Amino acid sequence: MAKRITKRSDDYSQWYLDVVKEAQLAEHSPVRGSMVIRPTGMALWENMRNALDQMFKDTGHENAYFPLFIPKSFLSKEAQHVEGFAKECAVVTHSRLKSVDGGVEVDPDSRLEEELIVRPTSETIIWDTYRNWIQSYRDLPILVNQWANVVRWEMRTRLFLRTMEFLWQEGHTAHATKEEAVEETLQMLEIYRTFAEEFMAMPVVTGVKTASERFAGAEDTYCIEALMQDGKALQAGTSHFLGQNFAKAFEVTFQDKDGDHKLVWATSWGVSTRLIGGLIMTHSDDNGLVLPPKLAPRQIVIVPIYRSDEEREMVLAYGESLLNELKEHGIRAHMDTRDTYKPGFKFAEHEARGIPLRIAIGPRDVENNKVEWARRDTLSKEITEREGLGARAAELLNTIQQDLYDRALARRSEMTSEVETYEEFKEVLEQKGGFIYAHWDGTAETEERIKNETKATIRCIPLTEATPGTCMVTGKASKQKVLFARAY
RNA sequence: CGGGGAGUGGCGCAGUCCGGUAGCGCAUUCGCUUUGGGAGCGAAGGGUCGCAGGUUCAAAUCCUGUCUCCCCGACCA
Repeated sequence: MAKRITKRSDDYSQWYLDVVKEAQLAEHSPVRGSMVIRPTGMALWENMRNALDQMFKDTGHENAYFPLFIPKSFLSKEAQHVEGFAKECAVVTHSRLKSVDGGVEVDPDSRLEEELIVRPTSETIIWDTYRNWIQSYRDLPILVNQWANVVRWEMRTRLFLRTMEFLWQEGHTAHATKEEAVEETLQMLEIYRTFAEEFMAMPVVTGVKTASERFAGAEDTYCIEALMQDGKALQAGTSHFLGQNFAKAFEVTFQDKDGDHKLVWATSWGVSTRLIGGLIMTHSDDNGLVLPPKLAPRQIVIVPIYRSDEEREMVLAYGESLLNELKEHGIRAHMDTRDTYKPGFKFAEHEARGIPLRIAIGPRDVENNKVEWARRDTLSKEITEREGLGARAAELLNTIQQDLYDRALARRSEMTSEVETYEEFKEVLEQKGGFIYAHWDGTAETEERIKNETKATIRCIPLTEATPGTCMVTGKASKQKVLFARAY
């Protein structure tokens, strides 16, 4: 049977869509730009969520839940913020339908006095709430996160990478001092970096956004930027130092030890289901999805092979014992006992779905007390003794996790360039793509010019040692090289 | 939101130009044979042709509107 997945070299966008579909992660819904996340995709998101949630809890954060609907007036309280989101808000204007010969229509009598906005992000309603929670320095800090869905009315959508409704977490913290808020912002950035690298096996560059790429309402936006296989960058997470902007807009003050009333300092930070898109485009190949073991809903699948009923019974019993041992080692293992598919079909299917390790067992293996392992990432096979199965499995999963990261890092290094002149910059961008470090004079004008002329944007100003130089475009002074790329 | 392409059983497509009452492959169901890399043969089921109007004796096909998807652009996590 023909491959169902378009080759990356033929059409990268189509390949991405094919992988999402064949791995059964998600599909389009009847509503424009909105997706159905299928059980496999949701299980993957849940694993990401659980890991992140634990990291948040370990750093003193608590979960809460704020409403989906935000009064329209709240959005207009912070000027920058409104401007950033005004163009992509879903608005609820009515509260009722009425039946009209066989169908329904909006009941004009049910018009809301004040329209409700479906949250594009929750800063406004949260800060309106925090005003009541905060009186004294003793009430600070407030370290709250919420797991929620948000809606942004996007013009152009792609599964996971940009959908009108998506799942995410948004952390919102309030602090007595600027230093503490900045520290929180950077701490969460570091958590995102750790998560991306250790769980997703996806190397990222941490940095701060330029003014034009900054979150609406933030003083500083920090980010993690990853590089996809096709040489385009993906913003994978953001952490914002909000200064006192929302405190001012929502009049959130506290009485400090010295008796003075002061405005609180704020942060917010988030990652979304977009991470799944990043995960796909970091590791997957022409056979389908490749998942890092730490996040894979199923880490190992056992495929039994048999002819007769006697063989079936024997092989399945052997498989059960393997399954039990794997589970005792805390491994998420599954045996594919479906009787109506041939092993070859199962191999291909589990590969498309990205299960990191496959164990195939047949009558020969049962007789010789062996197992055949197949790694999803390298597509390599080996046969070992059954003895020590659990330990071997754990070791292989660790190796795969590490190898995925190493390969992604090597690819990124290979796809990262450093240039001195604008000519060189344009050439590298056209020929090779990827991350490009170059000097920039720090002005929005130059940034805009580069973007218009090359479609490359400044992904971030990296948080590394700054070596001064001169701007590749204007020749003016530059504090340090910044990271450019074409981006998703 | 602008430009281009596309919507026909679950999936992929032909049929549309030139109107005549829907077909192919895969998948599904049943039977038999199979099973170490996407099984074979036989039989069966399944579609108001995205949706809504219009033209016509007759519409998948022509006209108008509308929704959704893909690609490119502007905007954005």
